[in-house]
Amino acid sequence: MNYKKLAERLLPGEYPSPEFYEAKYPPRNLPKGAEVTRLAPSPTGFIHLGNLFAAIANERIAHRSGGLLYLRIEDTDLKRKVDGAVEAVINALKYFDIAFDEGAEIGGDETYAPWYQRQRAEIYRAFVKKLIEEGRAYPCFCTEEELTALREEQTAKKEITGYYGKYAKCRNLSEEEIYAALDAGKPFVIRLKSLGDPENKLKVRDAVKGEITVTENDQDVVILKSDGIPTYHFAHAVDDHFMRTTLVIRGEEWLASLPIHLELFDALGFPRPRYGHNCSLMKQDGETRRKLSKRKDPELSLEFYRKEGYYPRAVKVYMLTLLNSNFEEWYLKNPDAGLNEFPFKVEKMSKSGALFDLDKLNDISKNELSKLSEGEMFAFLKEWAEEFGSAAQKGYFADEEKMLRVLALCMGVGGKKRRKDFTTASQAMEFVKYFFERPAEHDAYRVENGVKCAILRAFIGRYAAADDAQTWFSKVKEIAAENGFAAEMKDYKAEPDRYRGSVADVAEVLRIATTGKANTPDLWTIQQILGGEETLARLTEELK
RNA sequence: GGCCCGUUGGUCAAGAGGUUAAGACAUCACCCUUUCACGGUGGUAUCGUGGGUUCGAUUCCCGCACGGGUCACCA
Repeated sequence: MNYKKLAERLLPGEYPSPEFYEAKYPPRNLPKGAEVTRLAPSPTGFIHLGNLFAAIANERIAHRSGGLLYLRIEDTDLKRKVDGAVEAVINALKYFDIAFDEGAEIGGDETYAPWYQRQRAEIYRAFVKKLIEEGRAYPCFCTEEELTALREEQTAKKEITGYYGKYAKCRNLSEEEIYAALDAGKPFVIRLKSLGDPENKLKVRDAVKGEITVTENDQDVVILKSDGIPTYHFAHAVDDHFMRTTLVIRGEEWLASLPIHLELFDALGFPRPRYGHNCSLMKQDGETRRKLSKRKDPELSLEFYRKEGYYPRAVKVYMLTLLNSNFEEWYLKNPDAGLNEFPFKVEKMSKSGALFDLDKLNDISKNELSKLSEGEMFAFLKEWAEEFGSAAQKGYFADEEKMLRVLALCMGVGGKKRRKDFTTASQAMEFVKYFFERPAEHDAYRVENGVKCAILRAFIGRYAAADDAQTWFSKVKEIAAENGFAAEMKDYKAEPDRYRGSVADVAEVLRIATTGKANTPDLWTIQQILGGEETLARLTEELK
């Protein structure tokens, strides 16, 4: 068979030589040990936690090693394309402080551009043509129906499905048959002529999993689709070679196609990059655990975290604790260090899939938020409210001074110990509500109504907004004593039967009456922030 | 089903041929406290299973079970 002639018929015209491309996309000029990593999403517009997980790993590895991270868009499948998806990806990752050095919509060093695979069609075709010329690829005219029938036949016979060996019908087409089909205008794809034997096992060193065993590929996979666009597998080999990727960190769902990729790199004469397959994030679903799913799990979407108002750094901290097992300990020892100072190691990446734990994230979130100043918190909440908050919540920020006082109180700024009441922006806004709106509902009072009213009346009678905290509390104690409650907690604990209750119960009445809640930060301060007039108004209202 | 990956408390996990098998989250109890939150002290709870190798295995080897992934002109 004249492969040269066939290649010319299949892909007519002059294509640049491999040497041309080698020169056009030269090895990167980077220090020894520097890793070039990438993120290569398809532009579906849906960016999820798994993407972020891999993104953080790739980013850390690149930048810790003095290398770089780039963004490539895998848009070989038009069906998946969604407008604005690329910007969405970039913005979502920027929110979590993942910065690309170059890539689609990023710019940077143009040497390795373009970063959209559709714009690289000519490069792929040049190499497909080369493969055909070498007899390593051939046209396949099988229709979708034929392939489906083949698969069914194989399944029925309990054989391995796919296009391989004796089932690779078009592999052995004669020259006449090929040209006849071509002359008839039949659509075709180009398949790799695999030389592999699944009986051969090869050991490969995976950067994450260590030594793994894979079987050689024997599938004649499609490398060029009938629309002239390569499949992912082929584009991956060509792009990661010419973009000079050194380490491919990707999800373990790719492990199964690793044999294909290895054969492709070999067939093309490209040195293989190193691979690291990281585990996927799992979720408990009833009895079993499964991969986080797009349809069932809202927490998979990065949008979820923005909507809930998770502090981006908290999400990143959580991802890092899952990504590198020694991160948590390091962070405990270096609470004030920048996240980027952590010595991230590929070898420390977990081999098994971690169950995503919202409790843990919430805990981290509380801690991160408690480190902010009230000013930083103000900015964070305001930004969140402007995008996701209700009209009323947006209004909370009108009186900046008041909001700052509220936040300082709720966060325990200035105290010996910070409070940790806030987990997310949405939760914080809910927490802070009673400072800005009269409570519509009140938690249940522990004391009976008559006692409650007596306490409220007594307090209203002697409340003075100008009282300092001490004076204020001594008045509460007085009222407690007058109504049969123990003024001192110790007294009550010593002889609980002598009293109707303790100051705690009296304070609770005042607390619920002014805030609607049984649990709040310091009541005196709350009343100070509300002001005497508003405080009295709320107390009086509860008298009815 | 074939192939591949994995398996230490409820969760994330450290760990080494001999340890009281770290730590964090969750949970429970107590302490602190005018409530809550914070903080403190303590508790419950883990090496999937069978066989080897070994004086000794949770750690090394083999089988099994279980869980996961993947088998497209999708990435």
